[in-house]
Amino acid sequence: MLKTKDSYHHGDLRAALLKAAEEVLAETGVHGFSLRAVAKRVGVSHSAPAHHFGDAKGLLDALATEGFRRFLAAMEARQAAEPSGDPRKRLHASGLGYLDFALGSPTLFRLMFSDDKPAPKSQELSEAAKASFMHLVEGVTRLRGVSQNDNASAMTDVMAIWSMVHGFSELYVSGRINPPDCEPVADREAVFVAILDRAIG
Amino acid sequence: MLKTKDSYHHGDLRAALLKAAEEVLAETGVHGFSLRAVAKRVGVSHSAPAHHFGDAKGLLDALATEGFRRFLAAMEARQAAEPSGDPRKRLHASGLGYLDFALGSPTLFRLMFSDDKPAPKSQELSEAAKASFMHLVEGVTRLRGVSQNDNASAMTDVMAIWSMVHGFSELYVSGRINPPDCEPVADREAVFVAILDRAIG
DNA sequence: AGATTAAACTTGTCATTGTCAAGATGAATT
DNA sequence: AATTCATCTTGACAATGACAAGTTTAATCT
Repeated sequence: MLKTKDSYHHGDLRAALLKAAEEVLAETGVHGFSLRAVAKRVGVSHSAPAHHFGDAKGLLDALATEGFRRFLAAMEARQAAEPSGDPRKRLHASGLGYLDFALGSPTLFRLMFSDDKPAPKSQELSEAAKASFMHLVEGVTRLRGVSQNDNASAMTDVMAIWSMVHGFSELYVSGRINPPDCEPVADREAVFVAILDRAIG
Repeated sequence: MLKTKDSYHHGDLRAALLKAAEEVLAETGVHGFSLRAVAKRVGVSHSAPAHHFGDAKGLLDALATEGFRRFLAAMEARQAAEPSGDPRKRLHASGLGYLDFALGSPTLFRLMFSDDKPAPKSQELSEAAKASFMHLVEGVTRLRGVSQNDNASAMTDVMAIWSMVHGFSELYVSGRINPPDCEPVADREAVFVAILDRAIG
């Protein structure tokens, strides 16, 4: 069912709205975001979004959901590009994927973490968020080995690593920290991995 | 010049508006925040805030500025409560102050970090933010000693520690991580310090 | 003290926005 | 071919941010 232009029914309005919403978000920031601007960009009436997303929060939640899926994909993609099976290097890769996503879609990244952890009742968002979290847990488990009794210690590892990766991403995205800049990308990643290694221990 | 009730001139409207703004923010969240609600709470006309803060962003910036000052004060307060002069323990104290503030004023904390690093042109906000950042830098310097040549290494320390503390605070405030809960406060802080020590190295 | 100036606050207005209700359109099903 | 139903539109309303113009009080100056 392709997008039939000029027809009353759009064909894939939901996806088009999500795409437009992300663009508007990236251009104007969260505060300048408006449902009507999104609708106008797609070329539909101002009330069209309501049918697919309910209200404004519904649209942003859907966008965040898609964000978490791409977020997970970014971490997996980096891991797939890591040939060795070394658990530590795989964890580095995940962290770099985390950072990739944050730098590539900064406003979306912020949107995703701008609210409290989603309640289980908003299933899709909640599950997408949890899936990306689980990716990290698995990475740590693979590194430390599954030890049934010191579950608390494993959780501490997860918290340390997640905090480090997330904090760095947040602060970097907002322009608050800046690794010294010679050979930007390589340098940034080297610093990041060095820092991440501290959290891993 | 005290607040003269029932008079045309409020006396200290600016402070009253900031206080009300923080309350509204805490109650309704950022999205539900409105200038008019703040004005109504204080009992002034809907346009009164404009005179003191220009527009909505002006009020929120002023609130963030006050937030950064209290943020710094929270870190200093914890340090003052740390009797030993041990640089590491002082850094722990700063980190705990960071967390104290985030947990005590979660919405304000988020507001402060919801934007990009403030441009130098918004002087007050920019300076307040920088001052709290400098507190951290000093803490690290005190721990590592001032070494003129390996400035880069010192910066890496700062980034690691700030990332860890900030990431933990963000994730904790949003309900995404939760240290195992027996004897809540003490336990949380123990975990936090243990994690922070990884970043310090 | 009295007049003048400036600051603090109010009232009124406008365009924009989110949300809702009711209607129009066309695709799918029977 | 008729009906059903999701999809989209039109129209309306209250709330909001911003601006302009007016009103009241404080401060300053002579």
